[in-house]
Amino acid sequence: MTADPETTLRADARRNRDQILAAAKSIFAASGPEVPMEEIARAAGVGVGTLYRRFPDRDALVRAVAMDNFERVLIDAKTIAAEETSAWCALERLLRQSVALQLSVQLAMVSQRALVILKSDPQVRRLRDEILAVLDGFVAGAKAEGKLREDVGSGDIAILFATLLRQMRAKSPDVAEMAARRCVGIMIDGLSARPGTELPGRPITSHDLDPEDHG
Amino acid sequence: MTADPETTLRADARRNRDQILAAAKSIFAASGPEVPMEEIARAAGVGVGTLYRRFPDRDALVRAVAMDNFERVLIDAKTIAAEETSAWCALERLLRQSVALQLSVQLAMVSQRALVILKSDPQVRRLRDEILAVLDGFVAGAKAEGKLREDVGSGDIAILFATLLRQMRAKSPDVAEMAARRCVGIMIDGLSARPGTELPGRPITSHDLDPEDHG
DNA sequence: CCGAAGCGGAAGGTATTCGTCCACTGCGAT
DNA sequence: ATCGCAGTGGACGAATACCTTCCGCTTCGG
Repeated sequence: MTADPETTLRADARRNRDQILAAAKSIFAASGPEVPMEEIARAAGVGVGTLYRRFPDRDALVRAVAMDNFERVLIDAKTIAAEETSAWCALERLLRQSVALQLSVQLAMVSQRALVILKSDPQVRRLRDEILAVLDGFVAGAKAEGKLREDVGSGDIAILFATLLRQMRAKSPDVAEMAARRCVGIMIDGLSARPGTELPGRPITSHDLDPEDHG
Repeated sequence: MTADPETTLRADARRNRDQILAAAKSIFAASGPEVPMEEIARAAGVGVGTLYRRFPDRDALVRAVAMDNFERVLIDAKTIAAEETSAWCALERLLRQSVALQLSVQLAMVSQRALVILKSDPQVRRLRDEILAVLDGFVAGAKAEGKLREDVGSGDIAILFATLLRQMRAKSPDVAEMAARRCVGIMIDGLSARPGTELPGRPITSHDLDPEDHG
């Protein structure tokens, strides 16, 4: 319904639209769904005018980004589910693709602003629910395998990863506070010795944090 | 020198000043050092005028908050160091006091804005360095005890905790990206089964994340 | 080669925040 | 008890940041 305006697009327009979507995706992921529209336009290499003609307002853009991203994540998740035999491995693989996943989680559950926008779109909701279902499956499976600690839920994991790069908000202050404490607990366990996977790169020291005279 | 204007303050003024500081601390911790001044004033139960007379501009407030908070954390850290025999326990205890610590870390290393402000104040710098020294000691000790994985540095830990609730920025995109991957690694280990401490509260599920019609 | 679709970015409108200013309040010294 | 001055709050004008529209120019593609 609503026709599919994407097919009727001139070649270059189509290309621009895709670039906008890509730019918005990475910028939303990095800085949340409230960044200035112009920043997105610049990152996409187009003028604001172009952006606004393709997506009438910010809400439309957020919706489009969410759709696109959710679809991708859902496909990934299903692929992983098909390829991996262990649920824990599946979960781990999915989480490691955190760039895409993070954005989904953020839009779907963490960003108040985005949440309101997306709630109104049934298509998006459906996708979201499908993704959550797959995730829940992974979590349950991994627990059954004894690889995932029993005392976390898929919500814990979602929050943990969404807040990795962005701030946290939640239903109520109570839940938020509890979530915070639990994240700390999880990370402490992650830090404590022994059964660790090797970390990439090298240890980051206090020095790495100073911006120095970085110019 | 610069006198100590705090001693010359009338009783009620002094009280207000403290309330402002406390409010600013908790709000900065939750939302970063760029929140509207009025929000801080409201939280402190005073007018903006009062806030501005006590702290001429935002920078002054940030500096004052940093000083106050750093001092507190440093005292805590030293107390802990004196009381705990195990460095790992000391580290863990320090990290669990994450509200105060998080703000310090955020101001000291993560928030670009705050960093610039604080760099210009030698007093603040000195405090900051002292805290880092204590932290480094804990980390080294905990490693020696075999309780902390060898492949993390105090910077890893700082970032992990600062970004728990706030977004991450770093010296260079390279470091930031590496840091992100390492955090994921750490958290995955934290999630993976076995040698876990019990988490507080109850598992958070996907349901807890929906704001529903939260009224 | 031409018409129409597409484009960029300047410009106007709006919302948000800053920081000042001043009439009023109440602490505390005498 | 009185009084002067430190202290207070919040309205207000300026400054900024952002959104969105509009229109003259460019480029596709038939």
